[in-house]
Amino acid sequence: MATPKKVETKKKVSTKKTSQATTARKRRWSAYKTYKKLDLVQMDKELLAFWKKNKVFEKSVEERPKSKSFVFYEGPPSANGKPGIHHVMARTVKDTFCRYRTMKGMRVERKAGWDTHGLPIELTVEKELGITKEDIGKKISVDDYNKQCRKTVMRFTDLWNDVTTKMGYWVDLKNPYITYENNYIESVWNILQRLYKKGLLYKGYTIQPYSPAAGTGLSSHELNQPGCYKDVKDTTVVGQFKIKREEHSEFLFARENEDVRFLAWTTTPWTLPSNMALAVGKKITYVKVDTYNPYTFERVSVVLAEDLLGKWFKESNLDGDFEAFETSEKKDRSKIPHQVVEKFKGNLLVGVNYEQLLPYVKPEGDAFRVILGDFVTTSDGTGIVHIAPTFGADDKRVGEQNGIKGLTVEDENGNPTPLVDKQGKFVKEAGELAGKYVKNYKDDANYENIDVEIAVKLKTENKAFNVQKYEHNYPHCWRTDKPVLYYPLDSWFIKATAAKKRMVELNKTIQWKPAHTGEKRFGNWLENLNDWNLSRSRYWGIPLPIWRNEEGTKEICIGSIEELKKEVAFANKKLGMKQSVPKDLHRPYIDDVVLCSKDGEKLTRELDLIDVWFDSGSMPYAQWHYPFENKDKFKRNFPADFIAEGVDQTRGWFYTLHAIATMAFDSVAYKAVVSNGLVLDKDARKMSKRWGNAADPFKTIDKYGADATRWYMLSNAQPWDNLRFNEEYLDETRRKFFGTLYNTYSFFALYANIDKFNYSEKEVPLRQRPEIDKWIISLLNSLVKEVDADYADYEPTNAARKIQTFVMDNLSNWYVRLCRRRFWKGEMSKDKLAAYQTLYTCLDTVAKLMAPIAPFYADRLYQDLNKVTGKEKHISVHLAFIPKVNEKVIDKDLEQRMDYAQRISSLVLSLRKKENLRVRQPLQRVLLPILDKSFQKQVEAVKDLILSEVNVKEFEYITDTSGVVNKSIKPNFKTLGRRLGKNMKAVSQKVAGFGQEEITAIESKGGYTLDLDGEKIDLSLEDFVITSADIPGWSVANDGSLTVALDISLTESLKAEGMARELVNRIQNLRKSKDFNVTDRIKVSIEHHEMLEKAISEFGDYVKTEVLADSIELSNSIKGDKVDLDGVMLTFDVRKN
RNA sequence: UGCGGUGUGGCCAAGUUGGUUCUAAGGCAUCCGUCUGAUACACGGAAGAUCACUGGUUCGAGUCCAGUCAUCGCAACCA
Repeated sequence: MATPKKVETKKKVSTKKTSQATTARKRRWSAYKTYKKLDLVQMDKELLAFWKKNKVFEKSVEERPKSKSFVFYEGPPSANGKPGIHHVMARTVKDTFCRYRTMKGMRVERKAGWDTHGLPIELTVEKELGITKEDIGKKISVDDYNKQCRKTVMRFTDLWNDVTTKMGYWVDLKNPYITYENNYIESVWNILQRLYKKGLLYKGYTIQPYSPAAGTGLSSHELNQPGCYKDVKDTTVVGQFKIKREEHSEFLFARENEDVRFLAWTTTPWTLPSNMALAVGKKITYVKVDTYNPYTFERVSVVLAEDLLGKWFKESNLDGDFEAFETSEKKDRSKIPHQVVEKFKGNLLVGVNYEQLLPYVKPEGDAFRVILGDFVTTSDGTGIVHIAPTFGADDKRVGEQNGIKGLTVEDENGNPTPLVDKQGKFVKEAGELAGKYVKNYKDDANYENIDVEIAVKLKTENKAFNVQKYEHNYPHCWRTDKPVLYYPLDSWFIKATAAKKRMVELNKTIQWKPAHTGEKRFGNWLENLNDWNLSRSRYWGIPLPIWRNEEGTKEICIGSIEELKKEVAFANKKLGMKQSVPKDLHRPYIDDVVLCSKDGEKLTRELDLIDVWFDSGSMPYAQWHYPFENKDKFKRNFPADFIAEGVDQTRGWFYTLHAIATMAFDSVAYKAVVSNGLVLDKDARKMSKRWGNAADPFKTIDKYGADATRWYMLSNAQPWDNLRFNEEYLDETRRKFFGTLYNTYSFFALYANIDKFNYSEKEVPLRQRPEIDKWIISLLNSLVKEVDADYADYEPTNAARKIQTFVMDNLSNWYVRLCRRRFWKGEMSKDKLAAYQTLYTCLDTVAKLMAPIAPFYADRLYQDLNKVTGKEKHISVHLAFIPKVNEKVIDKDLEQRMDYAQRISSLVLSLRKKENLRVRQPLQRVLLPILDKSFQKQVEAVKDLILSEVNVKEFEYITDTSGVVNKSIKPNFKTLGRRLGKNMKAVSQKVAGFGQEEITAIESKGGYTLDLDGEKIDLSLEDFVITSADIPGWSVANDGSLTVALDISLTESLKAEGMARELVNRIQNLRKSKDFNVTDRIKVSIEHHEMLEKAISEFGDYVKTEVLADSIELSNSIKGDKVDLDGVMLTFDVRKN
């Protein structure tokens, strides 16, 4: 395609041959590479090979000075899963800015990384081995289990490396950091020790999500796996808690033997045996209601929040007939009367004691009284909350504040344990409930719902006021799909709350893209920080480097292998052992290491592992094995200038990086962060394997090429907006942007090859180049300036769109189109040289500007250009530099007048269209009303361009517009608005009423004094906006302030010329269809028709020149091709002469 | 439920500090044409939007404020 068809057909002189012939003469000339078609996929392959062979990536780092580093951190993906299209998105963002900085002369060292620990890997292994958590250490040794994990986790690394390479993401894959390696672990230990030394580590007993089915605690991250929160229907119970009649509670009793009870609602009846207290709200109003229990029909007075009365009692039964109900034989549950007898604030209830609801186990210490809870609301339940400190975080906290412990029994080892054990079943002390599971954890077909059982029991014992099914959202274990329990577990915490203030401060110095993610989402998260639960009771992860004695009174936190060695030696000496530091720091080996306190007490390792998020948050240090190695490198590379990941990392990696850096180094970990949005399918649904709508990154890249994929992703939506991924647009990107750019290059290459242009000539000074060259160079420099700024500000979308507009609209569709003739006509001249140099500069610059986003095609383009000219020594665009803007050549006036030219042309073409006058038909003149001098000057400079573009003979400016042009006037709101304020409306109405005379008067006087209800207002010419709206009797078009009229009258001569052009067109078509060579001379005979006579007589020579005809004649007897000319079929005889 | 984002023609989307030059860019798709020595994945034109809704501030609101709705994401022990 790049070479004309004729050139490719045999037997004919081809430009290729010509160029080869010349090559022989000019030895150093080599042709610009031309292509049959644009094949981005093929280009990908070639460039990948080229980059690899020439170590371009390595050079792009090493060629930049160490002193100018731009630091980027790669968030480690887990190689346990396959890469998806959203990874391509995230990595495009990362790659773009790294490449950009490289091209700004900076050294961007970027180490790949792998996140290798964590639950997903363990679960994959368990699934594949067909084992459960409980089997570890029994059916399979921890050692073998971990070996399996290590093997499993890197299984998709090939796929990841492949996608990384194919999409053109440059990152050092050869030396990645891997979180399971000893060096990495050692660094993590070191960081942890720093925190330990600052007193930021503590062990605490807290309520955590726990999966009995999986036998393990769950992190909040795990709880937030998609689909974990499910709507479930649970049996809920409103319990009746019998109040003890005491001095303190006397106010609640009126009658003798009155049965007064608290009502408290729960969705987890199985926690009722563990009830220890009831919580009320301080300011909530409670009422005592006299009524009957709906199950036992016993008379009872119940206490609940006033606001929730309507939820549990029928309005119609208020103050119903107690006596009638009492005496009726058949008690109708729906007719139970009730009466509000007492009203009081919650704080009055505090301290009231009640009887234990389900007395299986007697508690130690204080219990069964009313306390205050700040979390109590009246949006649900009864306004009184059942408190079971062993099974709720709030419960535990509020219990502790009031000196009420959780209900526990001693297990076989004498340790306190809740009434439900870690398998999720009731302990033996729980009476008839003993041994029963609280949920169906074992998939037992005969499982009986324990909640129902409890509810039934309570009903019969007059302890339930209401039992019903209730649908609510409850978390489930993502692995086992079973409901989670909130369960007390021993854990190590990082006191993140202590560093909260500093974290907030430091966060304010970070440049977030978009800003709201940092200010709001991340900011709010920091404001509501909790301590960081570090503990994971698992096997495959970094072991907690803390050794303790049994009582927990003595402990050592290890910060290096060296230190561990010393401690081991010390312990060996003290305890007479022969231990050594294991080669692998993972469990189980490390568990065997026993250390020793100074006074000779045995210390064993805390069995927990460290949360994997701590692993990844430590990567700035651990990736370099800091502080044990690479101290300089670390210094150069901390903190990061830039990181980027998906928004989902806000509370993940973005947080852990920030938290660790703040606490350990009192520094930010990154100065700028781009959080990109989700990649959705074209219907805005989340991509997931389940829907089958997930785009395969490999297929996408293989089909459209990496550049089109990357360009589409960044140009279509800003990275932080969700992207609706739609293949159609990918194809459009390829066709429109890359296709146009490719065509532009092909055009250049075609003629440059013919003319042997290799930029060896001296640069034609810009002032000697024609207007249009100055214009495109001006635009080009404006583009450089803006795109550079956009990249620097992490605004890739703006950059891409600007480049795209430049290439498609300005370079291809205007510059090249208008300049075509300059390239093909005649021998090399200064003008032609200027055209080549200008176009070359544009292409070369575009290649550099687009290189960060579209690294493949940009490099192809750059290389194809530079190989011939040798203008730059770099072998790849990625070793080159973003061009410096030349402010001097930016000419906004020029840009404006070309804009006029484009718009005026467009208006004329639109008029032609309206009047049905094809462009081939020349017209005499265009009328242009001139409203100010500078406008005329501007237009005059581009007059010829417009005329040739729209095929019109002359311009006529209407300067004295009075009487010719109908003008319209309106006030200039911008200048007047502030001045006139409220009067604006009245003025605007007056101005709207102005006729042509007034407008003319204003123009000639240069102002106007307006009378507004007696108030004189002086207005200058600037206070009006005058436009020419219409020219009576002419065909007129408007575009903003531009008005153009077209003289559509056709003289005979114009018609004839139009016909001549039609003839040229038809004859050229025939030449083409007959496969004549461009240089063949021809002779033409045309069937006689009177409409041709004048065309031939007046413009015959023109036609002959255009079509290379030696003769052209009209004749009546012609055999040849039938051709349609203005609706008449005529015979043409065109033959070689 | 709370927090945050988004809501502009069939689709993708521009739209700074409010200004009748936003009488709302551009692209895709649609329709109608055109050029043709870049033979095209080209060019031109047309049609298509009460800027989610309601109210407010203002002389003036796509733009600012409040509320509502829709949608997406995040968070959550909610009893």
